Amino acid sequence: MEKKKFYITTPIYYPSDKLHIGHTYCTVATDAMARYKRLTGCDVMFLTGTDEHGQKIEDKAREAGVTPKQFVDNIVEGKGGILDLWKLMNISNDRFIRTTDDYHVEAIQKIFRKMYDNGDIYKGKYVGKYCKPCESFWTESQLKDGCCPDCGRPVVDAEEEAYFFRLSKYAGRVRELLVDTDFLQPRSRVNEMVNNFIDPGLEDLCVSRTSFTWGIPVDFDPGHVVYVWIDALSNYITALGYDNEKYHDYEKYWPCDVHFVGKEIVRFHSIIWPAMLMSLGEPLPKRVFGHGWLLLDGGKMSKSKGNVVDPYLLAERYGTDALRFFLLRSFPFGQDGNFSNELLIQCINTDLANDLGNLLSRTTAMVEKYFGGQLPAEQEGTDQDGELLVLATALRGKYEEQMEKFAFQSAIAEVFAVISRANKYIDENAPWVLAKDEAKRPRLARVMYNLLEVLRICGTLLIPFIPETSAKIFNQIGVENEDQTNWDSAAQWGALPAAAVVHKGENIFPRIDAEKELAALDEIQAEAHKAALPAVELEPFATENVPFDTFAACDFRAVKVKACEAVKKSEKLLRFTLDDGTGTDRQILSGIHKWYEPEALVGKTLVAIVNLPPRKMMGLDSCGMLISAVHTEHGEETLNLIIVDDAIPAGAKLC
RNA sequence: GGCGGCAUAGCUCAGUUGGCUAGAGCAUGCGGUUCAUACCCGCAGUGUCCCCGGUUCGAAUCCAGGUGCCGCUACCA
Repeated sequence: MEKKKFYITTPIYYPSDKLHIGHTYCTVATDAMARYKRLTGCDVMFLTGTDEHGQKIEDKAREAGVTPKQFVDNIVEGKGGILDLWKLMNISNDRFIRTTDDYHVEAIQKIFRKMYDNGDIYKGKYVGKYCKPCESFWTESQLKDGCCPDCGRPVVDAEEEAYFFRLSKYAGRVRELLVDTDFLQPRSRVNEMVNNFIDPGLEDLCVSRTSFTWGIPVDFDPGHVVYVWIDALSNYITALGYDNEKYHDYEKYWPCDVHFVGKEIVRFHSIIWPAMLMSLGEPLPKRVFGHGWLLLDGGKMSKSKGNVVDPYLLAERYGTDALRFFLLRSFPFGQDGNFSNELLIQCINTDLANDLGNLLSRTTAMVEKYFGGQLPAEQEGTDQDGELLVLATALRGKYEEQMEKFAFQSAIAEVFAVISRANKYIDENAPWVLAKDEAKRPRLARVMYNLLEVLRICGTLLIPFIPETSAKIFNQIGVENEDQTNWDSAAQWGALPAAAVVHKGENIFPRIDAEKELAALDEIQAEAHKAALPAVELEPFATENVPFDTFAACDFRAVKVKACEAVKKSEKLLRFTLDDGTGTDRQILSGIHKWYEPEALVGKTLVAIVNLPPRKMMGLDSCGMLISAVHTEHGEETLNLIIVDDAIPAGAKLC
């Protein structure tokens, strides 16, 4: 019989920096799913990779004084890079795609042309928003807090010639896909997508750029490069050989069984990606699962906060399996989880050391001590064994039910319920009492055998999570071949030969001295934090000169704050009433509440540019802009208003 | 502001279609055990189920309103 196919992917990660625990979480989850499917006998294709083009990488490379390709090569393949991290985490991906791979580049050009030829990509122009430092165009909806989503700086109106994808054409079909099917999970993400993006009206999507060159060229229009959407999302099919000759299993594995993605990119995978495939006339993936984030102190992990957790450090300190296990055991996959070092250590100590590790340790120790490592054939079971047997043989079914829902946490909990029951079984049967009576040796042997069987079954079902540890367990309890640790055997009692050779090995998970370790971790992380963040970061300097006239046309004036108040229902805006020397009050809105309380500014003399066109914000007119000095300090954005000597009269011109 | 989510033991969270005398794990206290990694087993708790109304024989669960947190989105020209 032909094996059932299973194709699963992680997102392709952006190698502009080292990856953190959040990327690791997603990849480990995908790996566990892939290993689980292999265990059940599926023919699995597990894909991960990197998304290597774009402005940001071009910039980073320039700063580092290397070519973009050299830059990404280092992060992907270099020491301590992404490939190293996946090796360390024991990731079993079958393929690794880089969007700079030749075959991918060729395929993207074909895909782009196909969509152009069928009319879904057209050349247009838009009045968009332009971020000067980044030299990037954005649509209104791409802006983050009204600023450039890449660098967070203000943007200005501008025009660019570009190619567009007719996303709007597919809005109806995508809406049906989300609302009427289980395509997007968890279900709670559906409303968010429909209400926020589809129902307000989907704009066509800009899919090319002329403002940078580090991308895949549009082969029929020099100067344009393919922008992220088509380039990155298509990786899921080009890696199977779609429109290229490198691989030949698109027919075999597509459509994908599930894309695991972080909730921040659910939008691209649940709206843009299906629309692209509709345009290409290809089948849609069966499911997109948006997993939660690992939070730190209740907030988002981010480089700018400097609270990024380093998976290398944790894996090296506690072991790959311990970290893998912790990530999937502690957090429900669809929701956010609160990461903490305390939780990590507690999880390792209670589940892995005390429950599982100790069960293996005491069992193997007793088989050695009482039977020299090999149980006799003569064994005596009793009714007392029934409950344990039933529980252990029923485990696979419960576990499977949870795994099929991607409920890793629950699947693991099922396994540990059995491990717990086995520890209790030891107490109930008190082997150390049986051992004192020669007549009870057959009974003692049976008790020990039952424990070995529980370890074999649990070890088997834990393979997806802690593969190295499972192998160690099998080794210690005398498993001889894979027939004793495959999917079928996980629901069979008695697969382990009675005469298996057992030996007590090293403790699989040493207990951790929590207090000592927490102190050590705090110290290491505090230092890493300091080292990672430059004390002061400056905005890049402008590379082009502006004509003197442009400068001279800007009317900067000293202004005095007559009144200042927070704008109601706005987190950021302050409303200034200013004396600009004309005798008429001037109103300016400024998004600086984060740095200043309004009362503190009344009476101050500030600097403003006064001949900008008025702009409405929160329904109020802002006539000009207050000038501030901005920089980044230890990763934190810092802003200081330019406050000048009060001796300067209102309206004094700056030149 | 728009949309969505969440609020349950000291902590992290389960609680399906209303039937609960509200649960689990961790932490705490007490007892047992000695095979084992100071481990394991047992027992013991404690709750305005965020607040206020309503529907109902019956509400943690359903409805209306409120409060607080979070996310996305808009507003920081």
